[in-house]
Amino acid sequence: MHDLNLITQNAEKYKYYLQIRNENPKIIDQILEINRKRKELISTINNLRSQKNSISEKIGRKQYSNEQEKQELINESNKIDQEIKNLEPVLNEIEENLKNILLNVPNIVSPDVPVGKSSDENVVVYEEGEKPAFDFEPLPHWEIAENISIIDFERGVKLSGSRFYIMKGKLAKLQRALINFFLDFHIEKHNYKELYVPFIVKRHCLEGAGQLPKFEDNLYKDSEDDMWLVPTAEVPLTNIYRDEILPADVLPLYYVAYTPCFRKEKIAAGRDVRGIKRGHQFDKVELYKFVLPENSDYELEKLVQDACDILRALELNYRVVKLCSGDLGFAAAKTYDIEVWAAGCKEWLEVSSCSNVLDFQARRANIRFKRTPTSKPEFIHTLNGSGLALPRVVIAILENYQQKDGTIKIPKVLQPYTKFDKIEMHWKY
RNA sequence: GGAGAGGUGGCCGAGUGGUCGAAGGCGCUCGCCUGCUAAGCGAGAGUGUCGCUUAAUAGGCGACACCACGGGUUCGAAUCCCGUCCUCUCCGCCA
Repeated sequence: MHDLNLITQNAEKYKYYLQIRNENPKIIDQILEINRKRKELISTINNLRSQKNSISEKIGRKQYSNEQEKQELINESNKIDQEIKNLEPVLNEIEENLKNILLNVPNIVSPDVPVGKSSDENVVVYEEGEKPAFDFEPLPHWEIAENISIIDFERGVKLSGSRFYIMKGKLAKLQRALINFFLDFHIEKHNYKELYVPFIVKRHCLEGAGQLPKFEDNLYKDSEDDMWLVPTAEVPLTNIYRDEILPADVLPLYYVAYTPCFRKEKIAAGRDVRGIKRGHQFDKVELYKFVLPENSDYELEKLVQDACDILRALELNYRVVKLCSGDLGFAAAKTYDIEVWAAGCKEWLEVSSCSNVLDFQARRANIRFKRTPTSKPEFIHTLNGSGLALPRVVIAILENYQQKDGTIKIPKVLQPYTKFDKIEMHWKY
């Protein structure tokens, strides 16, 4: 969500941001026009209310000489009231309309984001680690999983339809170990505080984080109670301090939370259907920061490194990609994707997306801070990044650590968590 | 799920129709004061919107709105009525 005054004063800039995001800039003109009408109406209504208030005050102070005079005052007040009652619904409609439009305007674009149409124009910032060497042809994870019977795709579908699967035995434990490893790592090495948050939230949380109203299609919900399954922990995390004013000296705040994530993936229909690359349900450890505006750029760089550290520890080959303007998410002003090499399917898999959201979510969720106890509240800056998304890290481990005999080696740092050093042939039943 | 109580400023808490944006206390900010600290004394502090002023989204002035949220009664509502949400206590059920 944007500051109307900023849009008014920088209309051309906002149009440019929309344009390089492949969105229609005309909406800005619409906003300006509606806002003009809105201000006019507010002035009119405020004047009427002011008149009415002064009449009430006169009556309250008994500033009339007889009953007839009092009655005249009441009549006048009623007349003004009628005018107000005629104008109020008009104003309400305008404000609602304006809010709806504003909720659909994406964030601005940071100056150092490359301008581009699509993901083809994203920029690889750097690559680290070595691609593993094999003296055999490495298999994609769905074949490995089939061979040693660690994922049951058919029965997953039987339970819940396409894009659902069952992980078995040591694979399930590997994922569980990764979750604990990620959490501990960020808590101990990077000073994040762990939070366990609700996986089901109210509508306003999704509005605050930017998923609604635009991306309703991608969300699972219980419409009866207006409860929504989180598509990412970013949603509850964004809203922890909704409608609060934080003292500046508690900043920056770093939080890490594990949640499952639920997504309908209608937008990605037909893509990544093989294996566990894109399920309707997946696990993720999310990093989230509340920071001072002047530090958010630096905090993003640090956030990316925090996520990358995990991949280094797992000894996986990865690269960092800076998204171009056309590929940026709705709420993000700047985003780095971290992609890990999967030797079997021979693809770079996105395991993390780290974004500086600036004050975009803070405005929507009304999260502010005060520099000193007496200074004016300002909107805080928020950042989010996966640290990391589970299934794709599992894929990378399966494919990059696969052995000639079909077993999977477990990365050293994980062994204290898994308590085994390889995954071998599993049971059928 | 049933019964009862309640939701007031950063916190506690008074306020049941008019000058209440809201007493008092704590905390906070600024100043004074006593070697320092604590204590004491004085003053000041809510949030948002609209307008005027301004180079200013700094400051100043004015108006309007806000005492959980939404509606209603009334010339006038924190105060009365209705609905919703939430919290607490007791009962029931339950991992």
